[in-house]
Amino acid sequence: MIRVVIVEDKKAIREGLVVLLGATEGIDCVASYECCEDMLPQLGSDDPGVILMDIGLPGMSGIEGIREVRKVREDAVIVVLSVYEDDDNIFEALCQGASGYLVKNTPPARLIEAIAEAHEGGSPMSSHIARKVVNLFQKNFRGSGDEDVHLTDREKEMLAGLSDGDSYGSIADSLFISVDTVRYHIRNIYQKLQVHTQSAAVSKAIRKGLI
Amino acid sequence: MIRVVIVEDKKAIREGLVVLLGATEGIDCVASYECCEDMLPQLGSDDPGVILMDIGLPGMSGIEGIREVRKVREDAVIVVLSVYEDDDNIFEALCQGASGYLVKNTPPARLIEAIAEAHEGGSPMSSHIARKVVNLFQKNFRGSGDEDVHLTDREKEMLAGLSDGDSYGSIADSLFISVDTVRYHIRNIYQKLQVHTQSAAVSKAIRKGLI
DNA sequence: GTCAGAACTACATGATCATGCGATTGCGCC
DNA sequence: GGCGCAATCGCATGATCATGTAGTTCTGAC
Repeated sequence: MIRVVIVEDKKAIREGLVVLLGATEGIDCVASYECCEDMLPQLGSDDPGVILMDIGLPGMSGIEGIREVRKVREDAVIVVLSVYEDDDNIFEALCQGASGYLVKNTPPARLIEAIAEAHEGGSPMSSHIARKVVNLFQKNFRGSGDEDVHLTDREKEMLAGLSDGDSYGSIADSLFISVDTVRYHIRNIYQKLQVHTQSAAVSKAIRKGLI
Repeated sequence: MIRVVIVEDKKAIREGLVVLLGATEGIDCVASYECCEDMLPQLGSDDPGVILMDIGLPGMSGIEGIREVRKVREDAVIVVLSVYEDDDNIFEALCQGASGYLVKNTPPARLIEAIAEAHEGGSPMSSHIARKVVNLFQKNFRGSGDEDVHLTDREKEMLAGLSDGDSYGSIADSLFISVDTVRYHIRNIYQKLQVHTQSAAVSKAIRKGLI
C-alpha cells in the first residue's frame, strides 16, 4: 500500500485526484492539502511514501515546499504535477529534491503508473520534460564537446584546491610539495585545457566533468 | 513514417527488433547493423529519424558511435538500448548526445512507444534510468544545498567573463565600464558566495547553477 | 521625499599569479 | 640501457588580483 499525499490549490483538480487515487488498488490517499503550509505540519502523522505536489501554489511555492519536505523527510518521494514546462521550474524542482515531474494533462492511467514507479525508485517524467532534463544535462557538461582531455590525479588535486579557494602556497603545504611544483602542474593544466587563468581552468574542468 | 536504424551486435536481438519494428505501423525499419563502423557510412542514404543503439558493441563503442553520428547528423535522434545501468555509461551517452536511454528488457509495446516519443521530441527513459539521471543532476548542482544566493545580472556577467579566462581589464573593456567597477562587483560576489578567490567563486557559481 | 540597493568610479598597497628557462628523480617499456 | 613521462624543485619578472577606504548617480519602494 503506497501512502500518497496531494498538494494542489485548485479544488476541482484536487478532489478529482483524491477520487482517482482513492479508487485505485494499492494506493492509499491519506490526505490532500491546498498549500504547503497546511501540509508540512502533518508530514509526521501522514507518513507519505509519495507526495504529489503542484508548483504554482499560493503562499509558499511548490519549489520551496519541496525543500522543506526534504529537510524533515529524506524518504518521502516527491512527484511534481505542474502546468509549467519551463527550464527554470524543472531545474529548480529537481535540484531541490523532486524525483519525478509530470505535466498536468497526464492521463489518469499514466499518473497511477507514475506513482507506482516513483515509489519503486524510478523517476517518472513526461516525455517532453525528460528531454528538457537531458538538454540541461548536455548544456552543462561537456558542452564544448571538443577533444577528450586527460588530467593526471595530481593535476586534479590542483584543480580541487583552486576551486576550494586555496592559494598555490596552501596547496603546496597540504600536499607537502613546493610552490614551484604546484606552478608546474598548473602550467600543464593550462596547456591541456588551453587556458591561461585559474578561473577558466576550473570552469572548463567542471563543465567537462573532470572534477 | 519514422525511419529507424538499428545498431546491435547480437544477431538474435537485432533480428527480433527488425521483425518487431517491421510489423509496426508508422515505423519504417530501413536498416540494421551489427556495429557502428558499418552504420556510419550509410547514414546519408539511410536518412534515419531515430537510431536505436546498443552500447556494448565490438570495435567502436556505442558512446563513440553517438559522438560520430552527432558530428554528421544533428537531426537524427539517438535512443540507447543497453544492458548497462551504471552512472558512467548513462552519463556519457547523454552527454555525447543521446536523447533516450532504455534498458534491454523493455517490453515491445513500450519500445514502440519510446521510438514515437523520441521522434516527437521527447526523451524516453526507463524509470530507473530516469532516477539516475535525476540523481546525477542533484549531485552536480546545488550539491552543497546551503542558503540560496541571488546574483545580479551584472555579477553574472563578471563570472561569465572570468570563466572565459578574461582579466579584469578585458571584462571592463567589453562591458564599457572601469576596472574598478569590475573589482567592485567581484568584491560583492565574493561576499555573497563567501569566497576570496576567482576560482572558488567560479566553481561555486557553476555548482549552484548560477552561471 | 528619503531610503535602500544596484551600479558605477577612484586610489593605493601588499599578495599572488603567469610564464620563461633550467634541472633532477623514479617508473615502466621496448 | 635508453626513452618518455609524471612529478619534483628553483629563480626571476612583469602582470594581475584582493581588499580597505571613499565617494556619486539612479531607480523603485514605503
